[in-house]
Amino acid sequence: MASIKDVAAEAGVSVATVSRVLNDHPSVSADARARVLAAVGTLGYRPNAVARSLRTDQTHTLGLVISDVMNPYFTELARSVEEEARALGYSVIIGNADERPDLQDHHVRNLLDRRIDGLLVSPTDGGSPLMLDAVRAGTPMVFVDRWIPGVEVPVVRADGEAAVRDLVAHLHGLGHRRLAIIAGPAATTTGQERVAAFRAALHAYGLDLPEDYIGQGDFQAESGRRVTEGFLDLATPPEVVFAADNLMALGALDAVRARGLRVPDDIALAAFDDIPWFVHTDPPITAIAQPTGELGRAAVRALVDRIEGRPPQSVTLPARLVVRRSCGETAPPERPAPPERPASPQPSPVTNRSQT
Amino acid sequence: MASIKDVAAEAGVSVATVSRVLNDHPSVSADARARVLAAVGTLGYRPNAVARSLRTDQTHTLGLVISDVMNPYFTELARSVEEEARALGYSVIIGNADERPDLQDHHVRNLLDRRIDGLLVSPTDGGSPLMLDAVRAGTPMVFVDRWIPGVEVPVVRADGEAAVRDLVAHLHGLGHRRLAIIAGPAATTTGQERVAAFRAALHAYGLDLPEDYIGQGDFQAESGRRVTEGFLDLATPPEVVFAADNLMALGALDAVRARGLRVPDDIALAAFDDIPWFVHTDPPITAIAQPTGELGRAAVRALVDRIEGRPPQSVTLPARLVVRRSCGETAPPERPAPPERPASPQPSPVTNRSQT
DNA sequence: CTGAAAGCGCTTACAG
DNA sequence: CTGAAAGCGCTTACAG
Repeated sequence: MASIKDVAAEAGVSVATVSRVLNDHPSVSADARARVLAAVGTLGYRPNAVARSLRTDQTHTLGLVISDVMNPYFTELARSVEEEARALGYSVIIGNADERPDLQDHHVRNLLDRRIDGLLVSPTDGGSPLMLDAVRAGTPMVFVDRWIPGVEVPVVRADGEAAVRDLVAHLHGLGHRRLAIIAGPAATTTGQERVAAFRAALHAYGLDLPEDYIGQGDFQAESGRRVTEGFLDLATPPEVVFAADNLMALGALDAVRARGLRVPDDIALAAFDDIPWFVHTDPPITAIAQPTGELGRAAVRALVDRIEGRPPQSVTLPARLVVRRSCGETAPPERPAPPERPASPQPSPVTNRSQT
Repeated sequence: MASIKDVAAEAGVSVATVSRVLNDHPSVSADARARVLAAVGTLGYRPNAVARSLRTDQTHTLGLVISDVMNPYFTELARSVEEEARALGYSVIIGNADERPDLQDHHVRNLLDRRIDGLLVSPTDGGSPLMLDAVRAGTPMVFVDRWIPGVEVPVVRADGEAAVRDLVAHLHGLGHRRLAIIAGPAATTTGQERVAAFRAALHAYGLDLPEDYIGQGDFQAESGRRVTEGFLDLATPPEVVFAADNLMALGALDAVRARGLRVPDDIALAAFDDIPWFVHTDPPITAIAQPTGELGRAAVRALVDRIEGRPPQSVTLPARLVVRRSCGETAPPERPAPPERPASPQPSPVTNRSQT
């Protein structure tokens, strides 16, 4: 692979001059510039980013450590992060923590070793010593979606409180009184906040959130299945299951289906995080949608501000409720209502409509 | 950030010795090793990967350029690639081409500039000059899923021919005779192959694949919607739509739903690429499943073999048909069959079963 | 076993 | 406007 020396030789100038034209330095003669550019062309020269980074101490690279790439929410987040970063002249390296603190540390360490200019993280846990050290060492950092309390790092996230309140209002209006939640890990802020918001909203309606109705999940599908099975085994099962993320909702759906039960007739289901497929599930799933793309872009802007010496800003954007049919509402107008179906074994107070 | 010099000073040895213990070089006294390790600990020293790469001319990094991260198939592929790479001591940097040749080139260039050790690519098109140059220049490369004909690069992919044959047999058995396909871009091998396999399978049953029944999509949801609308507007619409990937199937579903039509009663649907949500759509979607994780792992192994001087191997794994209900088969046993529903406006020869 | 030195490919004051 | 030189943080023959 041609190096700057080869270009210099070919153009008959020094490497300093080559470097200057490559970096658009003003003081280069038109003649020198032309000869260098020609040499670059004939040699197919491309500057070695590794050498450049070593010299300039900047990689123009952002690290993004997310909890789970397979989760469509994080996939979309990653995509918007890369887009905005590219627009601002940065590349991004993604590390997938898979909800495992040890893997998260692996990626943070790897990214730090590569001397990325800044780190975007959606922490899987309360903050490992490594992560805390990185913050203390002054690594430009921004938390997205989840954050670590007590750490001086800007946070870009969605506030789901109002949407959860809307959800509970919707459920209460449908006549549901026994509401359960599949929670995310208590070590994550989103894990805690969603339960807290749900409980607070229930209280506003004079409803309780008994221990039995809080299932401990880990944001992955399998835990949603397991927790839902537990709910269904209860002497008095809940009428509604609210999954704190879309993957656990998938697991819940699997569990309900495995018992030959129906949503929403036998049990209603709602999820935090909306995805395109929720429109087409049987039935379409009521969900709380985050402004994912906006979050990713805002996070990149905050991080790049920090990197480039401008004051970074924390951002909180509202999530919103998207009502569909998984909690028992009436069929939408575009589909003709089918004939009444016999009541299901364990009737809920909801209008029973078959899903055709 | 502490450098190797600081460690040397702290340990009272030369940087050469520090480097040796860091790289597990045998000829270091136990005493020196201990002092270095202690110094590393107290300084929290981490070797600068950028400097190391410049010196050793290897980054222990693989580039992965995929067509679309938002496609669950590629997400899973990316995940398995990262896992296997990590197991073999490599990191991976993902570039998302978003089915755009220009973006693909952007990422390839970026990755090459970073001097990745090898490149895994699922080409969006027939091969840009840049990509061809990279191959000619000797960049270790392996194609995954899609490939570029006539280029001397190992290919790791799934063979869907048998599965497509099984699908057509299934459809034919159900009485369907007018089968249409939403094709992927003709510039991609998978775009072409799936149409070819479909056509061949149809011929085996004495069926034709008329031009009208080949809709040109681009592997993204919106094109699936558009093409499906076209099919539905035909004087004689097809009885079955086979989407060449899961995203276009999503779009097809959107289009069918927007017309107030039902799958499979009004039109049957099948997709290439299976995803967990297909179990829960209304109705569950019949799909051709690729051994995605295996493909990702095999691709990494081939690339690392090539990088480390072993002969790389092309790998072809079979895809398989997963029959569900979107083409009209009878309801599965675990769900009691509901009462007969009135025939739909445009009846197909298929047994009509409502989906409840 | 250990250290001094060269060199990877760049960038950037410094001097002219 | 241009070039020689230093230096970024490592690794690795080479000599001892």
